[in-house]
Amino acid sequence: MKNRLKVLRAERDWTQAQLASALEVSRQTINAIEKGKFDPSLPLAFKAARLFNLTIEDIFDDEVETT
Amino acid sequence: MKNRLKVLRAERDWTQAQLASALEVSRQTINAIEKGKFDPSLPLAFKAARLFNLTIEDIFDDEVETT
DNA sequence: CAATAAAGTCAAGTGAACTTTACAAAAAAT
DNA sequence: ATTTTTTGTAAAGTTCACTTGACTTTATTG
Repeated sequence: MKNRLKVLRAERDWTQAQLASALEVSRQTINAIEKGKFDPSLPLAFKAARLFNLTIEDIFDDEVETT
Repeated sequence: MKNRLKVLRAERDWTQAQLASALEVSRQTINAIEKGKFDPSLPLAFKAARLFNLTIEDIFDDEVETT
């Protein structure tokens, strides 16, 4: 699943560690999500949406790649 | 996490089994989510939103209960 | 260049999302 | 009232979200 976390972080000049702290998860979790290694849980997606004042759909993109 | 699945099902006169089939999960998964036993994964939440033509936020409610 | 901070990654562990199988309880239909 | 459908629930197993700890690689900065 694609996501805009890296851009949203950059806009605020936040490190992965700072975002992790704001979302109360580990830095490795943020890194893994940004790198697409796994999807966040729904509660974590909600928490990120609240943090950035956006909808989940604004941040995460579930669409399937067209070949 | 609260959700409107039961109502959305009722509006369409669908059984849990029918919704499960549409979302490609087991009937027990739908039952457990409706009963609040666990939260859906983010991909499943997206799939439900697409199915009902709603946003994730329209269907699922992450807000904390005020005591 | 050297030092430090940030990002990337790996391994091992825990817990939760989801499965199948199975059965009981409740609701609907005949 | 009996049958059939739907819902609820439980146990056991698999996979994945997430953790901690440790280490390497890439940026940043003095």
